[in-house]
Amino acid sequence: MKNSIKVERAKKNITQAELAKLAKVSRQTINAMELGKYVPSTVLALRLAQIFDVEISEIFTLEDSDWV
Amino acid sequence: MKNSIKVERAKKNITQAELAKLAKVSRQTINAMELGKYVPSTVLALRLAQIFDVEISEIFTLEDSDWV
DNA sequence: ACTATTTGACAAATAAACTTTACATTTAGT
DNA sequence: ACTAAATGTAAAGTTTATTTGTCAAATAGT
Repeated sequence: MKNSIKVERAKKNITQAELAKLAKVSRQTINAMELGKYVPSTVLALRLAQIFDVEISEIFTLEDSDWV
Repeated sequence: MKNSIKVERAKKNITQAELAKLAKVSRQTINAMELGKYVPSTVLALRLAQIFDVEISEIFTLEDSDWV
């Protein structure tokens, strides 16, 4: 699963720490997520979409490997 | 988090077992999800949206309690 | 160059998602 | 009423998300 959180964050011009606060998660969670180290829960994904005011599909996209 | 998987499934007229196969999870996972017993992972949520050909936000909606 | 801020990274712990197996209950068809 | 299919439920186990704490590396401002 790919995500464009870093890009959305850049658009809003906020730091990982600030986004973490808005999304109510730890900064490490945002960081690891941006680096593709793991996939956020659906609740967090929905929160982020709401924060960035975009559809989830605009931020998160499935890859072929996600269907194995 | 609420979801309308049961409704989407009804639209397609398929059983939990059939959806489970399409989404590549166990039938119990679909069942528990429909009953609100737990929230699917983002990967599974994206898979379901793709299967039903709708936006994730059409299936999954945040509730106030998801922001606590 | 110095300093502060931001980001990347790791480890240990907890919580939550998901699987498998198995059984009970409900629903629909005949 | 009988039967088969579909759905609900539960326990035990595995995997993955998330937290907290901590430190190193990179970036930006002065």
